[in-house]
Amino acid sequence: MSVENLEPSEFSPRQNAVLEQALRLLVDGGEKALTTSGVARAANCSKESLYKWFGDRDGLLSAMIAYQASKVRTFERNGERLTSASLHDHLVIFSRDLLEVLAGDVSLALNRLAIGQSPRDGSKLGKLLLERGRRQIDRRAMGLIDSGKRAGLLRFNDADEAYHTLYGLIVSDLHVRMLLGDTTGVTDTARQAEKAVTAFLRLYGTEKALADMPAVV
Amino acid sequence: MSVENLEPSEFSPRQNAVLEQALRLLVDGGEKALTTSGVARAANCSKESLYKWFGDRDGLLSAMIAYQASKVRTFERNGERLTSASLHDHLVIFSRDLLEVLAGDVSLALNRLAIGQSPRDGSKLGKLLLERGRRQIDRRAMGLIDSGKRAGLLRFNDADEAYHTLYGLIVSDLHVRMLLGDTTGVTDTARQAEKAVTAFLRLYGTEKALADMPAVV
DNA sequence: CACGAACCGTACCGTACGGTACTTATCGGG
DNA sequence: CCCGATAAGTACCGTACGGTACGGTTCGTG
Repeated sequence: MSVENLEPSEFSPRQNAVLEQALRLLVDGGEKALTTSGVARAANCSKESLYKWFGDRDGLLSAMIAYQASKVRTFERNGERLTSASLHDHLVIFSRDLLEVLAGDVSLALNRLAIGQSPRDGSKLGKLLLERGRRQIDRRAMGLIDSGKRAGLLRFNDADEAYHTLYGLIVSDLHVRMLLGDTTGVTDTARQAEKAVTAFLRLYGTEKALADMPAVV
Repeated sequence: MSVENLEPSEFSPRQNAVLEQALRLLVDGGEKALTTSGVARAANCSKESLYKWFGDRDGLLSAMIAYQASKVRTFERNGERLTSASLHDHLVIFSRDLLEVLAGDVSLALNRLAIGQSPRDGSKLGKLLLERGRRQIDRRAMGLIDSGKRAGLLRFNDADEAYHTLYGLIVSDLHVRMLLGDTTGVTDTARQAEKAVTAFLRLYGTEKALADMPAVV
């Protein structure tokens, strides 16, 4: 949550407050509700300051993404030796965290914004969102499955491919459905996380990891 | 919007031509390029006709989705008895078709449109897109894996869950990445389809289906 | 206290869009 | 040949947005 990154408070506290209000407007009104006048009004600042701080509207959008990414920090894995059970648990926790993040109001709103903007800005916001928002969670997962391999619990050649498989098992089409506004399917994330991890371990787990797994249904 | 009937040429040829031009504008210009004046100009029709035919802008967008969905038809599976090899092949073909559809210009543009619209229209377009665009391909896949089960090649309790697993294995985060404008990852769809099917069969295939499968890497 | 920088609030400008009204032209049927 | 319907083309209106300019106010500093 604090300042762990290279940008020591990329924006001033006042600017952060403005960005917070802008995110709030975006979340409960969509992109169309995110007007420069609206942001200025909601944040009690002048449009002139908005343009001085962020350049133009696109700069404001980029700043919102950067700001939100700076808030979502995922703790680094410690170097403990993984057991079959602890790997399973860490994977389940990761899965639930991932689903929780993707289903979050602000995440969905920003993804919608970037997707809607991508045709006309050359995917600038989209790239920013992928790099700033996903790198953290990607690294966490990669570290986890690498540890699993070193502990002899997982077996794969391409870690990236294994991770993408895990990601697909967890998320399936849920993310796109949520982006489209469909709310069915967010029923039981805990169960879905468990299912995904079970399948992942059946695909990439060694005998050692599968020792205490439940039998195939 | 008139009767929502079962699509025997829902629109007149003239209207289809207009919708075609509208899709074209949307594909290579994004939503912002899709103005009523622009559509009228591109299709050599008057704005008045546009509003008479489609009601308002939202009606035009809905009509575009309906029109595009009516174009994408997927042949029904025939009732042939599945063998291990033919199930595998059908699954691979399905996977490639799915990836091809999702990566299509028009599909991406319409998904972006519906996602951008979803916050302010109550996901009307999103629901339309999911129902009209996905039902066909969902039914095809469900029929396939049901046949696989009846042939003793697949084993599962919940067909829907099995299908979602297959979907996740095939698509992973590729769809969202493409929607965000990321072009990395569309490198080798054939290989990705093969990998997904292999994993799916290892998860849900019976011994009979796995007989001629390659060994675990 | 005085000065200047930062900033708020607001008024303003140009533009572009959604939607409507009106005029003209094409065309099939009596 | 005329008539009504359909639709093209255009002009128009209200609105709302992005961006800019300006007067008034706060506040830190010498």
